Amino acid sequence: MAQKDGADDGTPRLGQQLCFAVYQASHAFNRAYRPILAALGLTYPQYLVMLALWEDDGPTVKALGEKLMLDSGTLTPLLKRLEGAGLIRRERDPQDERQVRIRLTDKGEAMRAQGQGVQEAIGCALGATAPGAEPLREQLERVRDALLASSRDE
Amino acid sequence: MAQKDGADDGTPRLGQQLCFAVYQASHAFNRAYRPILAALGLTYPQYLVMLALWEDDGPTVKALGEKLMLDSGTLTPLLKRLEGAGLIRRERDPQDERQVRIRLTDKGEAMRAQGQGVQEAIGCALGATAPGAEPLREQLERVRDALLASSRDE
DNA sequence: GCTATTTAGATTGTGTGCAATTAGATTGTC
DNA sequence: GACAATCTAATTGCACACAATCTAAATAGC
Repeated sequence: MAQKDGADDGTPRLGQQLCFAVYQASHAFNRAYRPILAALGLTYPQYLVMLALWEDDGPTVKALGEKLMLDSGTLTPLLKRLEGAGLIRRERDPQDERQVRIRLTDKGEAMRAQGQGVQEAIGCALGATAPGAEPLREQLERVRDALLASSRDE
Repeated sequence: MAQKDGADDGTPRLGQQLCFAVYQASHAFNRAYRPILAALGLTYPQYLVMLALWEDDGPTVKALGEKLMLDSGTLTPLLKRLEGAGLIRRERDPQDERQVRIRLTDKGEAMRAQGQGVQEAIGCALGATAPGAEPLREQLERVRDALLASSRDE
């Protein structure tokens, strides 16, 4: 019984798998971010786009997609919602009209300060005795344990 | 400036955050599982449900939702698709007709053997030189680094 | 100059995920 | 028994996420 995720009958065990732990941790993060970002009117992927733009304004959709590992089918509607919210502009590159460049509006730039507050809020949610933080901490422990276990038998 | 994810100007950096690493790793796992599970006609959450049923057949929707941390709004359509595929049955509990019990059909039970193959395939994809495995391994390393970094300054 | 290929985004269809609401059943109290 | 409070699942609406496909623009090859 030195196996890490095989039950005695050979059926894979649910709770001990790295992928499941990561999957759950991702949801737990999302749930932790959601109420904080709701105050800004953003979802987590939208917040990631804003972070990327605060770091480097004016990328093409393709560059943004590579940074965030998202394809145009996901980004196009997401960016249109951000444009609808007045946070970004989408403008065709005159040099190469296949490309669409994404730029922050003044409103989007002004949100940068609030974005820093989000990081602090999440830090608090992770570290302290915030309500609802326990599931996230638990999931992260599971991820760590599964990562350590998986790196042991490689 | 011993801070772990604050850039010099205070804007949070994208690449160094635990939440982003977990988010990316979750997608990377999904991409790794997708082609393998496609052979069974399952998505990853559907596979999780099958795993849960192979471990314990006949739970209510609520029990299943607690195990997988999903609510009925997610599970109900997912379970209907599994029912449409002939892998499970959904039947009202005669004792308490509010509850719906989920049971494997013979076809669903017969898939158990193939489910074990999935675990092995993912193990290979993680460990070896499988095509497309590198992004997943990279992401997991990032998660590990971020986890270690975050546990250092607590 | 002109067609063929490549590239960048947009579109469409399927499948999660979750908040909010609804419908029906059960339990507790009178 | 009647009835309100509670509980469970289903339903609805919105927002990702990705595969497959389409359109338009740019480039390569002739």
